[in-house]
Amino acid sequence: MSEISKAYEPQAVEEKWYARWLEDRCFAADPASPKPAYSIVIPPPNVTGMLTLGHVLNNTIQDILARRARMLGREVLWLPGTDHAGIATQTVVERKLRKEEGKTRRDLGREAFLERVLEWKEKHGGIIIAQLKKLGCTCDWARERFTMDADYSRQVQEVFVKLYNKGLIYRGKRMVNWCPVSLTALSDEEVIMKPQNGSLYHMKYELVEHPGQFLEIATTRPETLMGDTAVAVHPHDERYKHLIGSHVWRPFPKAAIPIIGDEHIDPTFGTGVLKVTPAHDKADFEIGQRHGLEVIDVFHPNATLNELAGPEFAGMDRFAARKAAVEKLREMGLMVREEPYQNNVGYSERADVPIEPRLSEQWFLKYPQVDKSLEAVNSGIVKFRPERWAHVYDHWMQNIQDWCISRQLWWGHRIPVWYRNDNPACVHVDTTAPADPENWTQEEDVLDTWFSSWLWPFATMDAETRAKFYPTADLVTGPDIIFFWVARMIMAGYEFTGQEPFANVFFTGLIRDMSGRKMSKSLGNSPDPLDLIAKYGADGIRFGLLRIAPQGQDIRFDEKQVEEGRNFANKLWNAARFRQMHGPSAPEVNLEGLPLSSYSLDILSKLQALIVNVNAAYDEYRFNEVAQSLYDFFWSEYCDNYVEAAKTEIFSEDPSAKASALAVMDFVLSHFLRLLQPFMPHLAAELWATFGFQAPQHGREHLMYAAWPNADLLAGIAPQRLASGSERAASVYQAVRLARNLRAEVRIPSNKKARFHLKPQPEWVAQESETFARLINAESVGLQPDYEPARGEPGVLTPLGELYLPLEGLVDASAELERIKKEIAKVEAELVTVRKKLSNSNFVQNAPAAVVDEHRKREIDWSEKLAQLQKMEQTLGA
RNA sequence: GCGAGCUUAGCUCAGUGGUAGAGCGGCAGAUUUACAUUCUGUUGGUCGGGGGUUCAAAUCCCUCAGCUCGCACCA
Repeated sequence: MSEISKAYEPQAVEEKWYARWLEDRCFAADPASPKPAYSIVIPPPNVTGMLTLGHVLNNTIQDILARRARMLGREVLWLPGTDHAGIATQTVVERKLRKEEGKTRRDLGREAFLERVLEWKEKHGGIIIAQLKKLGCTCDWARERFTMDADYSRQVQEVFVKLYNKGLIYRGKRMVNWCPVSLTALSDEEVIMKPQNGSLYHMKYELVEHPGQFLEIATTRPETLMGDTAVAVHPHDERYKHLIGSHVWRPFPKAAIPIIGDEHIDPTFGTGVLKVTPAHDKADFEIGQRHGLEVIDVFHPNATLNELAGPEFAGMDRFAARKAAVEKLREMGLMVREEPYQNNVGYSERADVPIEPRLSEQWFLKYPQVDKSLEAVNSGIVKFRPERWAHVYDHWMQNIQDWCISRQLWWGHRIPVWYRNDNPACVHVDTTAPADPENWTQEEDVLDTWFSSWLWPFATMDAETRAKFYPTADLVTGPDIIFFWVARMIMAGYEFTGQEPFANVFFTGLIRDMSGRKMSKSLGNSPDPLDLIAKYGADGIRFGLLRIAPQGQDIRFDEKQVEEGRNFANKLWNAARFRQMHGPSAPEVNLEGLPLSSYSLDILSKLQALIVNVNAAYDEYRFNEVAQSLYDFFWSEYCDNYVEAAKTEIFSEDPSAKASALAVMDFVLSHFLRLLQPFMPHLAAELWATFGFQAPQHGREHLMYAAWPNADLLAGIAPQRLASGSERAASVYQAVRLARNLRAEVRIPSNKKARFHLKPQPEWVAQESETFARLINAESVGLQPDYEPARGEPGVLTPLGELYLPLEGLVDASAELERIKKEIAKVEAELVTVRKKLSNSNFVQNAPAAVVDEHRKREIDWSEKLAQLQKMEQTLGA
């Protein structure tokens, strides 16, 4: 190892280890294992998708959970796979077809088109899976599933048939959200409301019964007026109620349409008169139903106008028609005015165009198990983290609407329904076609992709796997798919397995760019994670991202953070190099009977505290806290403090002292690498192997199967021994900080040896003075209990005693005095604060005894310090 | 309109009742034999405003403001 580069080079190491893990089948889950099960199903990414930073965050968390569970002795299943992403994938292939061959899918026909989609899938389908492997994910790849697998498809159809037979699935002509680009219905969840700057047009319709009199109407959509079949007013509206029952002229195509009264109308909005277009607005449709109005659809499916709109509009796009209709109204003298107006318009999530409310024949699902699913989250059977997302879930579940599950696409699960040719009302609903297929026609529509993904936690498992691993333990996903996926999975779990699909749902934050914008392809503000992996290593990006990913808060991504992850990896690498340079490591260390320095006792205590902290953080899914604890411990405690202090022993003439320090390093490193493994698996494995540490505790040789460190690992060392070691070490480290500061104040460069004098305070100072001297780069530290500093000699009060830095020649006594005075002022301020508290009888009476005692101790400490500082001040010649 | 979250150092963020923290940046110094992807020192905050509860508030409550995000929606 010492011949290897001074800097850690992750690429080769990461590839090597991933290949070895695969070769040794480290990720395989065994349903026959006697070990307790731990399982996660991956949120299936789109089969043709590419890895985003969101995926990196999400899957790293899953990997961390899976890796830790293995070390805790669980039989782990992390089940991977992809979904077929109906609209997204079909759209991509259609676009390609149009661009390269000038054809539509209908030119090819259903079967030939689906072959093209499959070709596309074969070509691009493996990419994201390969990318997850680069990240180090320990999915059981042999179990990779796809929502269009034959077996999975069969289960989707079975579920459809079951729900149909229960009467929960029905077909009906309803108003749905229609995407005029994808030419399919969408569920309510796939529609995004966006504010639009448009106009509110005031126009007037002539009263049929009172020629020459007009009714003024405000609308944002004049292009639909050709489909108006009524105008409506509030039944109690004094301005208009006398007109109810009479008629107005629809200007074009000219027709008399009734004036009706309906409670839905808000008299305070616009003119208080609503044009009613039942074919093109959800609310209007309902009004139409209540009043038995005619429904006139003036649009083609692609949102161009049809013949019913009149010959001059037929074939015109809806937005061109808006202008044309306004122009025509103007010509007819019916346009009163146009005012700027902002309203919300529903957009198709995928195609990003305004959806059209459209009346069409669709399949709907009345959600099953709603009450039970609500209760599961409310009672904590399924625990949401952070808990606040339970409110969002609750609200949606309480206001749940039937789910439009049919899509007018070809790429997806075709609905298992056949209509009899001679009588379409007669249907055959089954997972198999009718025995006389020539007499039947299968439903053209396919199912919403989410209608397959909601079965994911169990439809991906065979019976044996299910018996061992279902329900799963944790689900890790984004809060943006609570409705799309999480809620539906809970309902499906209860409906089809009788069990909740998972015990915990951990919602990650969204990753944003530095200006707080969501990362998206169109904005181009999303860095390619593969580039980052190439630059910083998978371990670097994993650690860097997790360290700044607080529980459920959005994350502002900065490449700097990944750089820090890489730097941390390098720090570990070099700490390991340092250890390797001083001899081979022991595969296992026994601390008992070992002479241990104060610093060793201290770092061991800190290691123990680290394990406790890390476990507590894991219990609450606080991954950033785990990462931060690991970082602080290793960089500050181990490298900055311990390794530097231990150099006294490492370079000493006493072989037993050296052996002790090296053994402690081995002990700390072997435990630390285990704690680190879930976050930085490749580097941890590499170093583990380099050191030759043993790991067979759970039956496999790899670090990832080593036992998770036990928090009582120091049981063999007396607690008071640990405590006194830590106390000494803390005093020395504190004194070192003060001494270095003193050096800097008097401008002695950090590489220049300096001579110090110390009036030792604790009786043990002599035993630590060598290390102290090393840490402050002292030529010598003279221990002189009755040292009398020269007038104006710079000094500082440390936990080890008064420390002086005699300087030959020029010393600015007044500057030195100034420094001490500043210090005194600080201490006095602290004393004022603490004394104020202690003199408050309410505080002394009401505060817990421990807090009061602590303040009393604080007062004594500050007082002593003040006394000494004042003495130093006097010496300086105040 | 309803709901949620956020507001702490120049920047990104930890910190949920008991002495305000980290990283980065800035500034100063150092190639001290593991590491310049480094080390040492240092600068920097009346914890968004106001009010309240409490012996004690960044932390709990109320209120206001700003910024995000859901849900609903008047044409």
